[in-house]
Amino acid sequence: MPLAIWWIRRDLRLSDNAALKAALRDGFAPLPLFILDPRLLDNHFTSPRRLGFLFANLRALAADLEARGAYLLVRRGDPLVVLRRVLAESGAVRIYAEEDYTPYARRRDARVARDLPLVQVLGLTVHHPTSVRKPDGSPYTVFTPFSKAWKALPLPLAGAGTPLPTPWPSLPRLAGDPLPEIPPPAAFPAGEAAAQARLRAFLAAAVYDYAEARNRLDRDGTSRLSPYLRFGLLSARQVVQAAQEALTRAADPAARRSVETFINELIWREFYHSILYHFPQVARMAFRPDYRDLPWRTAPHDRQAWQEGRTGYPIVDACMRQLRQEGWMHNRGRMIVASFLVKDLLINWQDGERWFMQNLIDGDIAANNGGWQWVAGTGTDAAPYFRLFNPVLQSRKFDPEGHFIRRYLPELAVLPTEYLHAPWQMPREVQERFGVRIGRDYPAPLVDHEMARARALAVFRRSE
DNA sequence: TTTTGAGTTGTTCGA
DNA sequence: GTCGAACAACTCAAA
Repeated sequence: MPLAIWWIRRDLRLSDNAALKAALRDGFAPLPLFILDPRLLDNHFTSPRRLGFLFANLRALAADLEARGAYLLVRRGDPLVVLRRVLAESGAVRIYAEEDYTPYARRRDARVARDLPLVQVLGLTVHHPTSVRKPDGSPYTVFTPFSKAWKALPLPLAGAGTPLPTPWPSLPRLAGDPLPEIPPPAAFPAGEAAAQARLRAFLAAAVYDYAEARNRLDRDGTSRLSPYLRFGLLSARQVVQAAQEALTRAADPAARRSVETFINELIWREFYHSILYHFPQVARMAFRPDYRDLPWRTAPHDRQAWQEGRTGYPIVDACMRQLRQEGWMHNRGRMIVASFLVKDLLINWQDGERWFMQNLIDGDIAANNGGWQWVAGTGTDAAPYFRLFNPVLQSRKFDPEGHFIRRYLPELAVLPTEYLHAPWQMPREVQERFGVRIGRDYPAPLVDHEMARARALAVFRRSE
């Protein structure tokens, strides 16, 4: 049986793997290879925690492969050099990989494809960025029409294609490089089975209350699937297909709406991958040209206080500490802290984008960039005028009893709920009574929101 | 070409 | 406490 390299990048799964299926369909024995690319291990977006999650999942994939009589070859180095060498050592005659749309991935793959027999297949997203287009062929830049066109396309079936061979065809045993030892994150168990279990658990119950519960910081109402989608422990179409099956089991219109809301979130993911594909410059600058030169504040101390969760706004600080502790942040929290950095502190959204990438287990260039530009109002949104979150209102609305704040800010846990969202409003004697003195036991607010709101509106209005 | 309707997730104000 | 309008008039997509 002829041999082909199955070049694994962000598709760490055996089920519904388009690259693996294509290699088998074409009659090849797939040699699984993961390349530790120095440029991905060390750049300004690198996150040790995300690498820890990646390596844990690579170990899980290696175990799954060994259970099938195969193994995972890990090599460190420049992808083109590694691939050329593994082709020579193994006698493989082709390379199969799932297509990736970040600017770096596209440069890398184009370079490889010039010299080596690389076959790229669709798999990162359900539909290719060039498949979802306006009638005139140009890409959408507004979500709602994009989502309508996306939904109008037929959904490819995740179960379709070649089944996995048992046992795996025999492979030449090549020597690999070791995976770096980084402790894996506790909150997200590694491996394809864990990812499938998480998906099943979510679709069995929580998805039917998703529309409302997903906004609550104090509840476990989100899917928590983002790290698994980030590294392809699940394929996007497996998740969409499973969600559509859940849709048929919805008991009432509210439950239906919830499942549809969840599917919409998956389409947002596709939308931002499409934006990055068609407008790669968004990775370096604002999507909207008129917002590329805003008068951002250079405020290293404010920025550091934001990073460390010391802004004096409990909801912001609790979210930022959740990020540092767990490598993950609730979606509502991401919007709140992003709005605070960009609008209240007037600090460049790209600083926040980088901090998120350096800390998020699920950090993905397309989705992270899209989210930041959406909050900043510099992105693909046609009507961003007054998108400016009030941190106290958001706090009262989405953490009404303060359970979330108390969990991540133990120094405030003793406070009655009425003071928890805006503790600087406590009279001095109340501060003394609870032992929480503003400015000593907990920071005073970094900025006054009313002042900051007026300042941000003026700045964003001026630069049109 | 022109026109029209609509745009993830908000906030404030006043009735 | 709730609700609708105003915010300020932009940009995109589609008819």
